Amino acid sequence: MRYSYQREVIKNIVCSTKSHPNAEWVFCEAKKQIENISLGTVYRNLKILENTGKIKSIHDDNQVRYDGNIDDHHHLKCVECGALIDTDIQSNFDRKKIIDDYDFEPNEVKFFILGKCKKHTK
Amino acid sequence: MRYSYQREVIKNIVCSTKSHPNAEWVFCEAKKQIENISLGTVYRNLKILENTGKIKSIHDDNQVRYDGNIDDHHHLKCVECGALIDTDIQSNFDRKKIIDDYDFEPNEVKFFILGKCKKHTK
DNA sequence: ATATAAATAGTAATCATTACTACTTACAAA
DNA sequence: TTTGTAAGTAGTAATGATTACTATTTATAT
Ligand SMILES: [Mn+2]
Ligand SMILES: [Mn+2]
Ligand SMILES: [Zn+2]
Ligand SMILES: [Zn+2]
Repeated sequence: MRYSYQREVIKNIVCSTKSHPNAEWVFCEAKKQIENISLGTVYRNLKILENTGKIKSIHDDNQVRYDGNIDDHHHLKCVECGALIDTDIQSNFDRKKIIDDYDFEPNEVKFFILGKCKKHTK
Repeated sequence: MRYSYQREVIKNIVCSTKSHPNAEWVFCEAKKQIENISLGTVYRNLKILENTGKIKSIHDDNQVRYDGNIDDHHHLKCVECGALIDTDIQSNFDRKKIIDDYDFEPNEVKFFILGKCKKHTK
């Protein structure tokens, strides 16, 4: 993989925020540093960074958001403002029950908890 | 809400399969019964059926799939063939911990278990 | 029967994302 | 150091899922 300044900038943007941004937001931030960067470059590099394990992607409704926190973790999602909040909450499911009851080989659990973040408590 | 034959057909299609189909599949099925039904009609009625609690929607990657099973339940998702399988597996998370640790008011959990369904076991 | 607002078919538009293409650049070898 | 070359980029076109628009049809209340 050849060095690319654009990719470095994109990686730093994603890894220095906890906001789980989408491609458009990353693009806007990147433009502050590289005036003529292309949106296609942002999408391509986000995918490369994901495939090389530098960042993660989160499918949120019909958009993809990116996460610089590559530790195994799940999220709280605020239904009011869309915020995604990192948690260390663990998922514990009965692996044997899944295999026995559903003849299904489980590998990974994805979950998020919907609710309201502190911004919306009066 | 006025009666609509199109809506009845769409509802019956979604409610008589466990495949969690997307709009396109529902459209193709509906055309077998109503030759000139419009894709827009399918999308509009799927939304109406969802809003009136007759069906549920599931955001799967960047597509919406529909579910005639409106009981509270979660899914196993096969990473090989994309199948979604209903389960009665419960999600138990520590509500108090979420409120205390994250100042977040949890309301609902969405989770699915990724893995391989029986079709892919040799 | 008639009026009328809701629903439809058919089509255009939107939004997120991906594909294409001519140009640029990192970097390896001469 | 130049130079060759394939990887990467900018800019733009295309795609796929979904939504919006509009003229026409239809359910249903009077
Ligand atoms: Mn995160
Ligand atoms: Mn289901
Ligand atoms: Zn919030
Ligand atoms: Zn499968």
